[in-house]
Amino acid sequence: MEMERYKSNRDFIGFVSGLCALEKDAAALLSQQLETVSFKKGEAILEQGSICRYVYYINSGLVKTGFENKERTFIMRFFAEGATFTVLDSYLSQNPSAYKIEALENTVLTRISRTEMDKLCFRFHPMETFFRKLVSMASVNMMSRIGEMLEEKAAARYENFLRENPGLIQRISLGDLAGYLGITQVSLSRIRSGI
Amino acid sequence: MEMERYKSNRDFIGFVSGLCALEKDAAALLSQQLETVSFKKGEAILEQGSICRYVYYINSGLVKTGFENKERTFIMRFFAEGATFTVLDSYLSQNPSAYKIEALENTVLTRISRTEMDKLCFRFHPMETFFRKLVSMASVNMMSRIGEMLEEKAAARYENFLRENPGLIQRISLGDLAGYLGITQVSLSRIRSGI
DNA sequence: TCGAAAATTTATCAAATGATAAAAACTATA
DNA sequence: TATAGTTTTTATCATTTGATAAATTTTCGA
Repeated sequence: MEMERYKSNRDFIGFVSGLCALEKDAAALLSQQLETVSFKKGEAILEQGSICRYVYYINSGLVKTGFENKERTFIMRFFAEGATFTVLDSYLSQNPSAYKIEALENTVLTRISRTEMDKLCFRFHPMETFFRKLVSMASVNMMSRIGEMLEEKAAARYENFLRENPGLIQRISLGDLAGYLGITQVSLSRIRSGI
Repeated sequence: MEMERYKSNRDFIGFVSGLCALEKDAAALLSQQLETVSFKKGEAILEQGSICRYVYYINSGLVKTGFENKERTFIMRFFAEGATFTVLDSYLSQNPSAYKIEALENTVLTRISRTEMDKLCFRFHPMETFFRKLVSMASVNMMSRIGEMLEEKAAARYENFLRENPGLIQRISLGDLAGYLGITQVSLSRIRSGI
């Protein structure tokens, strides 16, 4: 991980402003607390078992969140440029995370620590509104994911993923996509071959 | 559905107060906006295709949220006494809900409309904090559900459900539990028989 | 550019789950 | 309490996915 000081904080501020009516002084304070960090392809942004202390915004690149057991690895979600993410349970509880975050490409992130985020949310109502909306969007996304996992077989979920993420498929390996679908890469290869 | 005026609003207010520092006047205004409604076992609290206009608190009883396609029905989640719930995507978007809510037992609910909730969240920062925490808890819950669905076969998910919801199993039918696990009731019966 | 490592495909057999039907057990109510 | 309706179980066969191994293709660094 490499830490920079260049200020592309604007994108993240813009993202926040798009979700709430952020006052000038709140935006200024928020900007002060942001830091920009870079990760090389394959680097871990958060290790499984470490505490997630930040909310991240992706300036460029691609990351996956997921976990591994003895045999396999599973993907919770992919995040690309313009997305904001964290590992919510670890971030909120400040307990070790069951999930890992890894850069799938060289990735530039803007982040804010939980400590500073809490201060801002306490002081500025719109920041809390932003966080509420952020978590709400994640919830709605997970609801449909759960519904789809209940209802559809892996082949249908694969087709849905292709349809809904046309831009991502060239950037994600077969193995990672299989991990997202909850099947083995051999099974996904078979599904793709259309047998 | 039967509408009552008896004020067991206290339980819901207590639930809210447990998650945020609710001021006296906010609590008073909140209490004014609550209404208590009763549903008989089997009644629909929200039809699939209707708009979810409320956040609900369960004073007594048990409900399921879920959806059906042509062949089968699936359960998103069960909620019992002391729980607070809504159909988040429909509640937020005010679009028709893909999910139904149904009473599994005679159930008494305290509810607040989205309109009034928005007013309170706008006016009182702690109410927004409450809502943020409510959605956060739902998110954390769904994260582990997704992780479990990726990682575990139905038999293991069934064992986990028994372990984590010892009080619910006597109150839920085999069919509904199968719908929650995403398998047929015949499959669940087979799993239970230990073949 | 070559060659080793990694990713993907193909093949085979086993295990998990679905679909269907029928029997058995349970529930509610006339 | 008798009976009709519902829920659960049991059984059989089909489909989906997993495990393993080996072949093929791709990627990437020396």
